[in-house]
Amino acid sequence: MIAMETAPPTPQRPRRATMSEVAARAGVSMKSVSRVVNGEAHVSPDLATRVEAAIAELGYRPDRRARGLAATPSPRTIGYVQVDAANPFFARVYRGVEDVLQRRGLVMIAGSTDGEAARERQLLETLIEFRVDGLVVAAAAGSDDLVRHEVSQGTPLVCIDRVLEDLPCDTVVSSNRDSSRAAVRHLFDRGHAHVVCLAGDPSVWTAAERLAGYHEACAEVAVDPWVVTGVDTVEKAAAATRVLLDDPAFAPTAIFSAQDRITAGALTALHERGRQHDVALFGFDEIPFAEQLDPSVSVVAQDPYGMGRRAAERLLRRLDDASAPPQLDVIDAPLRHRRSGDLRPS
Amino acid sequence: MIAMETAPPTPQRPRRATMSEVAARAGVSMKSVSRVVNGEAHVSPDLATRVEAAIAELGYRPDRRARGLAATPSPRTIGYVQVDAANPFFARVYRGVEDVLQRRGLVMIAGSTDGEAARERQLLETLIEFRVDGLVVAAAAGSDDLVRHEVSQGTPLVCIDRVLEDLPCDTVVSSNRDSSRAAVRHLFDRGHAHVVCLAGDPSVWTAAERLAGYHEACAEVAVDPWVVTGVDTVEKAAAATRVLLDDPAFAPTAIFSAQDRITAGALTALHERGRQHDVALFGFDEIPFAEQLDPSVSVVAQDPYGMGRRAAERLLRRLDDASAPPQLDVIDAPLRHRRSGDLRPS
DNA sequence: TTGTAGGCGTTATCAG
DNA sequence: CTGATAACGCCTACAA
Repeated sequence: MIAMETAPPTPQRPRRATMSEVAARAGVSMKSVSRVVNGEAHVSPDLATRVEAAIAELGYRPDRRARGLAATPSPRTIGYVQVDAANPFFARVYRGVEDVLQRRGLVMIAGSTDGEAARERQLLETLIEFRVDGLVVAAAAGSDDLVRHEVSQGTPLVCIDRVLEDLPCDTVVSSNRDSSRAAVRHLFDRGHAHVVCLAGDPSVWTAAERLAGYHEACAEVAVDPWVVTGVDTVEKAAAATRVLLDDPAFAPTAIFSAQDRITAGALTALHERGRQHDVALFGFDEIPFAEQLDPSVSVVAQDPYGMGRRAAERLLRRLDDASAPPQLDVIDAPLRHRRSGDLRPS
Repeated sequence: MIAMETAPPTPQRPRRATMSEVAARAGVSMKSVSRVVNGEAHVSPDLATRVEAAIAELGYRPDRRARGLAATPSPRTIGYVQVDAANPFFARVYRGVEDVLQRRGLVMIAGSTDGEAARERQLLETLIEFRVDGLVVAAAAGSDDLVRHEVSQGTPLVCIDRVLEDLPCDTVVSSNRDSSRAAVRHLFDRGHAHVVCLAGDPSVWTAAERLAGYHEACAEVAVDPWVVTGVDTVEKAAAATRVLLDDPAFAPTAIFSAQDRITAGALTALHERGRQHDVALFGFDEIPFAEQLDPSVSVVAQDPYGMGRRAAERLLRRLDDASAPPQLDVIDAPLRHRRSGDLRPS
């Protein structure tokens, strides 16, 4: 009736062609279009051709959201919760997961939480609202209860880089404790008597495990442990190392650095002080240009990419067989020597 | 009739409560539940309370897929296409995008393509099938036509780290050419006469830009350019550098490395040969432990995180106003000296 | 081989 | 303020 209305401000957003439009265009029923789209059998070549033509002309793309609603089983979607996609370690875990899932045609919906409990819970709930078919949780911290609840509900879920006690779900971790013990033991075996451990916040599962490994090594050689905890940034690590080096009361002959960021800080401090030959370092993950650095460095080399792949494989298995027994995968992190290793305590 | 059937192999997958179940539980209509869930006005406190109780008891979570189908505007979803989530540069771009979108409550569906055209196209089509409300494409290569088509259709889309010629869409890039020119110019200004450029595959947009910057600098000082192209891996960079160092016929006094991976390889080769004071290096992105390394290093410091943020902001703007004019953002990449810079050509 | 009816879970419309 | 009823786009059933 009223024609005075201003035209809507250009719809702009292209409304994609729908299946019924394709059906009309091709002069067939929706079901026939559906059959062609999904490559079902029992479709006459003639009809198929007409439908395909209509699809091409209209630029039709099926709507996965609708498909997911109606179809069973739905096109699979996986939720991924991680601390920080830019952290080199987790970035590789992510790629491991992604590579396995992508090959199977699964789509990932991911998010970083920076370890903030609120964001972690928020993300988890969002993923649930998307009705993801499975969840991969890398180093979650503030949403234990939610995770436990989901697992108890039967949601396929794999934990990475962290063990949730008393929770029967697939879990993939590194050999944190054993590798740490081996690394520290290596230092002791080389004659060092004063091996200080720079550790992170023990409330973080991996940090606690690595610290435990250090203690085990000390116990093996009957040496009193010497630990600096709460070292969770590069800056703190550098500061702590400076104190250790500057105060004659300390004088460590070797340092066990329990995390790559700690290692970065410790290396910086060592270099500042020109202490290049009286300390050996241990770290996790790779040390860039380690070969070019003094002092000698031995690295517990984790395999984040492999961990991610393994996690994805576990998840796929569970999607196929929800009753499969939960499995704990401990991925071996071997000790690698990035220098000759001939340094002796000074 | 027939009761001999074996029980289905345990449904396992938890069937979430639906809105109508909540409605029944609370003794209200679906619409009322919907109102409460979406925090709409005009709901009596009494009814709201009953509904909330029912929601809690049943552990109800709305289904975003269904919501997306029925609602307008739909809960927003963004598709993200990148080359490699584990590449430190792109990982930071990703975080930049994610941080901005997450704060606005938007969800990202992302995927890595490793630069493979087929996977890139596949991913793009999948994202379209999910009816994402916008697209962020970081360094796409093999799907130009698809991207162009989407843009022409009016799909909000932002390109990162690459310019698609003649395509009017928001684009965010670094000052590749100008920064390269400045970096090379810096070397010339310091007295170097033989500055070799280790460049990647010029078919990659950024590589071509940086190479162009090198050429501009050469032209400015009237020096013949000296370029090694196709250096696209750490290994190739190391090999190329070894050749340059070992063959007396070459003898560069400075190297311009146009990419961080190239830099890694070049640094390795330099260290191997013990050439610590006769070469200066340029690279992109940060160089770990650069201060501790010989030789002197000057870095064109890109800001991938900032690029990601900017891209996300552009996308948000376009979602609000589809008619906004396409914008090209060139993020400045300043030249930083990681050593004293006092090295002179030997 | 093809088509019709019904439903997936939610929101929009328009009555009470 | 509240609630039927019709979409949304697709798929599963069950005919024809």
